[in-house]
Amino acid sequence: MTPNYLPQPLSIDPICAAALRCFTVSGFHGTSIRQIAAEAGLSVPGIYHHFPSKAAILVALCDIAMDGLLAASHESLQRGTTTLERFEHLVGCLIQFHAEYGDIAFVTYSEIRSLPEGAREKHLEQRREEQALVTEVVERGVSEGLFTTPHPRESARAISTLCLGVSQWYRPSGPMPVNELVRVYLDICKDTVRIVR
Amino acid sequence: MTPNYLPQPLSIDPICAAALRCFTVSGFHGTSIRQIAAEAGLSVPGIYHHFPSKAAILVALCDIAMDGLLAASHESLQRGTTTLERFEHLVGCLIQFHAEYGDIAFVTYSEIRSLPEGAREKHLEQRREEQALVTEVVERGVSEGLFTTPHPRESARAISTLCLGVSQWYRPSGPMPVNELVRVYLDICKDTVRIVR
Amino acid sequence: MTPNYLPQPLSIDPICAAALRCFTVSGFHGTSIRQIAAEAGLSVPGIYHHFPSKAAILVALCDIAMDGLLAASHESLQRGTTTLERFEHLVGCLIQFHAEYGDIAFVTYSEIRSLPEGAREKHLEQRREEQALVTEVVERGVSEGLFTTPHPRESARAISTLCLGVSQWYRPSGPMPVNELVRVYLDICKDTVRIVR
Amino acid sequence: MTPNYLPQPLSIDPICAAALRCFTVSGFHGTSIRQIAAEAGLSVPGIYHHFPSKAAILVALCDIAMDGLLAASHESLQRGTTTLERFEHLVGCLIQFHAEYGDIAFVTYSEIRSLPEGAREKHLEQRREEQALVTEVVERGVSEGLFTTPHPRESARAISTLCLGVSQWYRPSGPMPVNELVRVYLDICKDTVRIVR
DNA sequence: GATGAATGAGAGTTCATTCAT
DNA sequence: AATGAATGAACTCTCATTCAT
Repeated sequence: MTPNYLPQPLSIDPICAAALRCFTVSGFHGTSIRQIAAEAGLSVPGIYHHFPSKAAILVALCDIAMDGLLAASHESLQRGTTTLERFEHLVGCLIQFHAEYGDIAFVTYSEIRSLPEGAREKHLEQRREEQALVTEVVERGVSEGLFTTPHPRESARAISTLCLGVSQWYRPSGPMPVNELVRVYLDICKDTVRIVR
Repeated sequence: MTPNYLPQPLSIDPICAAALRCFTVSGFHGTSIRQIAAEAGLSVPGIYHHFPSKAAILVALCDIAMDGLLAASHESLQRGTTTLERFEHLVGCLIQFHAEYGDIAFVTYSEIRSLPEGAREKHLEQRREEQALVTEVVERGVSEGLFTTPHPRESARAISTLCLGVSQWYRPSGPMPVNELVRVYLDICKDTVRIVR
Repeated sequence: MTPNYLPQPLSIDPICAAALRCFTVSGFHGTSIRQIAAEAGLSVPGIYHHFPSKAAILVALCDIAMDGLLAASHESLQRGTTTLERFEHLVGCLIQFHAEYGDIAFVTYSEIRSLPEGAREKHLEQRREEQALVTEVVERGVSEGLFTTPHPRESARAISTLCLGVSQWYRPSGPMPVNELVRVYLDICKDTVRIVR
Repeated sequence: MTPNYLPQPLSIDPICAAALRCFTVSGFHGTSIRQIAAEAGLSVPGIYHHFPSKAAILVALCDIAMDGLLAASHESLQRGTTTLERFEHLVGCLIQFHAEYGDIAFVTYSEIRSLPEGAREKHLEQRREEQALVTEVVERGVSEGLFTTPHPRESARAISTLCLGVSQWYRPSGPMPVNELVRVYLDICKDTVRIVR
């Protein structure tokens, strides 16, 4: 049985939640403030009372997603003592996050270029930090002889790519429960590092 | 040495090429017809002389990409006689395509929801066809005992995800030549199906 | 030494004072209630607690200015017994007022068309009353042979124009003290009526 | 008989003319692009086809006014040989300009603060140039003993103020023809410099 | 084949104002 | 007396698109 890597759910305020639904369907540039307001059950100035601009809502969403993912990732690494355990916890966390928060993870990823200047850099830095966690544990596993992949950095990137991909096709309400998805995808991720079984 | 799976390059007319550059930077909804016209060195009505609408340019781009990918994929499968060869050629082709045509592949994928009704369905059908080629060869490999993955469909999807991912980070002008990328990523893809070595 | 024609200063409450500073910089239509509130150190509803509308603040400012000017003008006329004295006191008062209260005088004059219907008429009537005081003393001076201008009405208007103009360039903090300004401009105003020296 | 100092009328394109009518009534900030468009018989984007912004229309108006006034002023000075003639021609020109183009002269003056940064400085520089013409001829008259005012700079400013004032009350369609206005106001302006008669 | 001029619709944003607290 | 939250209306400006030339 896989642990729950997301004990406390992401806290998304109603306006961000409404915007998230809109962005998921039409993208940031394809969504108007009026649509967000309607989805949130507010008037247009009602939105502006809480956020100074449309871009600020996107920034808030990206912050929620990356802060949540980074926090959960760091916590998940604490759960293990051996490198193998730490690898499994980190990747399991990544999978669960993208399975349960596929919409915000997807929007966050696909709208990086829509972020305003400063926020974009910060966001990219957070992504590099997340990627570094994966790369680090993979490389440690290789140096410890646990993993035999000749391409540790590429495998680490492949793992991130695969987990991110989950957010684009997986639906928790579908036939495969999250638990099983984590098991299956953890299997595949272990394959990419050629774990010694 | 890996073969060249894309003997004839994609033919992209100047307007589509200009639009592609714009869409890559700002997305479909974030790009205006005026920007495309400027990028193409034409006037706005000059664009409309060749395309009936902005969406039609996107449709053309998606057609170019998917027609090219499907044609190359089918051809690549012809190159092999054994299932293993066919698998390697197909995946190699996928990798090369997303490496060399990363921009159009990325735009095409990320703007599916911006496609007009009818074109979207056709496009999704083409993507299903492409995915079916991968799934088919993986499942055949499993039934022949070449691959030992317990999750053939998930592995097949993972392969598609990984190849698509190439379009988002790989640059042919970077340190890794296409040939090497194909080798490395083919390795990783083979790992996900647990090829019997 | 010229007398002080404004023994009691205009009483401008803090909100009007804040609005005045804003209107001076950006004009009535170019100033928002939020700017006035910020300038006054209040919240927006805090403004509405004291004034029913943005226009009402402008009306209050115009009233302060015209009531003050008319009162000072009438008082100044009382100071003289001969027509020449009365002329000098009235014009001196006009000059001093526009020198010391240039900002409110300028805003009041330049925003006449921004006044709501009823208030505008009242304000224009007050301006006519002020102009009548000047015209009257000039015409009396002509009929008494003190002034020899062949255009008494035009001279009277020119005097008003010149005094109003003071509010647009004169700064009490500049090199010329109010006293000297009054002397110089009184000289010029006397020239326009061709006083018999 | 006074000469015509404005042989060629100001050339104001239809959009600027429409904007001028609107600004005259409601001011720059009190006028919307929609009102200008309606007044010009165009749609809103029709305006933007010719001007990049509302402010740009104001800039164009200010340029038309100041370029026209400066050109006419320089030409008028050429008409005279003696300082007295040059003084009379310059002031006559100023009066005629503000009488015939009162609306654009008034708007231009009253909306200086609505001009965008760069244009405002240029405009103020043009105003300084115009004022310098007046100051110069007055001071020359004083040094030649033609004028006896003890305050040449203040008189020069008073002349500008009086001429500007013309734009705010004079209507060519009213009882006083332009010719007569020029005669009367030239008289008054000569008074302010204490011309030796 | 190309363009200057034009437009209805809609974008993001701000306005003056209100009201429950 | 004061405010956080809200809104209808209007703002400037840009959109994709059309058409006479």
